[in-house]
Amino acid sequence: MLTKRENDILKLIVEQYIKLAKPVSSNLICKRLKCSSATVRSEMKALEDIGLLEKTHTSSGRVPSEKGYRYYVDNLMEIKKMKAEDMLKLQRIFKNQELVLSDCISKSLQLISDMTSYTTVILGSSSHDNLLKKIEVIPIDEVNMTVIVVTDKGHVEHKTISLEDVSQKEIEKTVSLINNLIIGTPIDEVSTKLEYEVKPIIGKYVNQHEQIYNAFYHVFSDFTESHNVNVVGKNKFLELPEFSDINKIKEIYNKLDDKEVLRKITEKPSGNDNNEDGGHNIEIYIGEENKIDDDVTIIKTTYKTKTDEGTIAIIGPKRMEYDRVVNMLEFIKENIEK
Amino acid sequence: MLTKRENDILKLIVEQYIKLAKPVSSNLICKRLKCSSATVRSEMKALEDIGLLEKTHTSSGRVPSEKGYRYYVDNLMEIKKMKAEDMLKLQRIFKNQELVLSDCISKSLQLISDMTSYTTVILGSSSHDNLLKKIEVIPIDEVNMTVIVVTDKGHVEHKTISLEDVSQKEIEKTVSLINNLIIGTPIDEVSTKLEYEVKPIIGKYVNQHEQIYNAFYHVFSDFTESHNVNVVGKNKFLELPEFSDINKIKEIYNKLDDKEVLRKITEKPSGNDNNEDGGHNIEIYIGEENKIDDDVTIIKTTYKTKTDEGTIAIIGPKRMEYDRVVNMLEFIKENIEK
DNA sequence: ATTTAGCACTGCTTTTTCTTGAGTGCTAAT
DNA sequence: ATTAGCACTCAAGAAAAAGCAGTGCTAAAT
Repeated sequence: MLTKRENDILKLIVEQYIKLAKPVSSNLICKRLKCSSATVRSEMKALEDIGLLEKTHTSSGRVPSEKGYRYYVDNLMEIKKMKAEDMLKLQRIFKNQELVLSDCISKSLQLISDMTSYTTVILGSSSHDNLLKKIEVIPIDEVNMTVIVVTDKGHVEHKTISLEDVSQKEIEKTVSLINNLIIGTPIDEVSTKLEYEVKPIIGKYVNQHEQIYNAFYHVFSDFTESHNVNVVGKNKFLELPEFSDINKIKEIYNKLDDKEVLRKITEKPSGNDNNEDGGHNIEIYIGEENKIDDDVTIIKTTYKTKTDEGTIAIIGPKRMEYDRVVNMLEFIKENIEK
Repeated sequence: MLTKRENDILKLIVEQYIKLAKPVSSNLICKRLKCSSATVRSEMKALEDIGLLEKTHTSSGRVPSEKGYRYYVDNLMEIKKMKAEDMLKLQRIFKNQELVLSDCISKSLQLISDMTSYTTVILGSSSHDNLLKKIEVIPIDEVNMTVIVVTDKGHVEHKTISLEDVSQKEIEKTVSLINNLIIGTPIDEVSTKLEYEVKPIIGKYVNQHEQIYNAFYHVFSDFTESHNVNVVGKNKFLELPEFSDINKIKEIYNKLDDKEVLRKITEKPSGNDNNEDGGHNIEIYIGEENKIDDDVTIIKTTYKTKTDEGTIAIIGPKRMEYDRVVNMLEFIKENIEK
C-alpha cells in the first residue's frame, strides 16, 4: 500500500505525462505539492523501485510504467465528466429519431474519435450470432442477378452473380427451396448445411442445380468472411508523438487492417480479471495486457440490446486520457442500451 | 527537338531515378553510353537548361523535373510487358467464372497494388448513371425493417429503419406505390421525385404517410451520399522514401479518405489534352497535372461494359514505374471490357 | 525522523568544427 | 565535338565542446 503522498505524486506524474508526453521532473511536481523537489525526488525513487515509474535515462524525469498506468487506473483515476458541449453533441445523435441504432453507434464513435483524437473500433455481433432470415434474388438482366441475404439482426449481404442459360423458374425454385430448408440457421453454419442438407435435395428438383448451387454457396462463404468490423479515425495515430516513427505506424496499420487481429479485441483474456472498471463493464487493457500491440491501450465495452450486441473499443497510446475515455464509453453504452 | 543522345541520357536518368530515388550522376550514365562523364555532364546541363532535369543542390546529380517525366512518358517510354507470372495471376482472376465483374475488378486492383506497391482506386459509376430497379422491405421484428434498394446496374444499398405503430399493410402499400411511381428514375433524382411526385400522392392512400415517407426519404439520401469509391493499398505510401515524412502522409491520407476529393480523379482537366497514351485511353497526370496532390502521379483509365462503367486509377510517387503501370492498366481494361 | 539545501554528476541535446567524398562546371588540350 | 584535369561546392558524418535539465547523495535544519 502506498502512502497518501506517493499516491498524489504518482497521480500527478501520470496526468502530466498524459498531457505532454514528456518525462516529468521533480521540480514540476513539487510546485503543486507543498514540499521541496528533493523530497519529491526520493519519493519518485521509491515509486521507481516498486516498478510504477521509469526513467528514460539516468538523469531524466520520470515516466509511468505499464504497472504505473494500471495502478493509476485501478486506484487513482477519477472519472472525468465530459464537457457539456460534447455531451450535447453525442446526445443529439441518439435523440435523432431518424437514425437507427447501428447508425447512432457509428456516428457517435466517429464523433468520439474526433473529440479524443484516438481511433475507435466497432465490432458487430459475430456471424454465428446471426440467423438467416431471408434470401431474395432480384434479376438484373438475362444473365445477372443480385442475391440478397438478410439476417434476423437486420444485417444484409448482397452479391451479384452471373448464371448463363438458367431459367428464371429454376432459380425461383432454388430460392424457395433454400428459404424453406435453411432459414433460421446461424450464418456460419449455412455453408455446411448447404453442402450436406441442401445439395442432396436440390438435385432432385432443379435441373441446372450444379451451377445454381455453386453461385449460392459462394454468396454465403463471402458472408462469413466479412467480419462486420469498422475502424474509425486511423489517421489519429499520425498526430501522436509516440507514433512518429513511420515503421511503427506501418505496424499498427497492418494490424488495424486485419480483421482477424481486430477480432481479438473481443476475446476475454484469461487469468487477469482486474481490468474492469467499478461495475460499469468498461475494460481497460494497457500495453502488453492487450493482444493487439504493446504500445497501445485499448478501452472497450460491450453492449447488448434486444436486437443486437457488439463491442466498441477505443485504441490510443498508453498515455491515453483514461478518465475522459472511460466516461465517454459509459455514456455511449448507456445510450445504446436504452 | 532533342538529339538522339539527349533522349538516351534523359531516358536513362528517369529510369534510374525511378529505380533508386537517388539523384543520378554523370558517371553512372557514361558507363552505359560510350562517352565520357564530361560529355554527359554538358548534356545534362543542357537538359537542365530546357527544364527537363533538376538538381537537389549545386553539386548533386540530376533528378527528373515534372516536365522531364512528362517528356519521358510522351516520347521515351517503352511499355513494358509484365512478367508472365503476374499476368497469369491476373488472368486467373478474370477467368474465374464464380466471380462477377465487380469482384474481378476489386480483386485485380488489390493484386496490382501488391505487385506495384502503389495505391489503387476504383471509382464506380456515379449515382446518376444508376436507375432505380426495385425497392424491397423485409420486416425484422415489430418495429424494425430492412429497406433494400437495387439499381439497374446491380448496386445494392440497404438500411434498417424503425417505424413505430405502422401496420405491415400500410408499408406494403407504400412500397408498391413507390415502386410503381419511381422505378427507372436516376438515383440522384429520386429524392426530388419523392418530394414532388410521391409525397402528394402518398397522403391519399396511406394513413401514417408522414413517418413512412420520411423513412424512405432518408434511405435514398444516404444512397446518393455514398459514392461508390474504393481505395486499395493506402499503406503502400508508407514504403516510399518520398513519403517518409509523417506530415506528408497525413496530407495524402486526408485526401484519400475524402470521397469528394477522389471524385476529382474522374474529371477531365480542360486544356491540357496530351496526357493520353497512344490510343489506349490510359491517361497520366504527373504532379501538378493532377488535382489530388502535387507529389503524386495518377494513371487512370475508364472502362465501359454493357452493364456498367467506371474509372480505375493508380496513385503513386512521381517516379512511378510508368511503363509497367500503363501496361497493367491496359491489360485490366481489356479484360474488364470483354 | 523528516525535510531540505547544496553540489557533484550524468547523459541528452544542440552547436560547432572538421573531414570526407561524391558530384559538378569550367578550361585547356586532344 | 570530346575528354582529361582540376578547382570548387555541398551534404553527410564524426568528433568535440558547451549547455542544461534533471537526478542522487550527503549533511545540515527542522
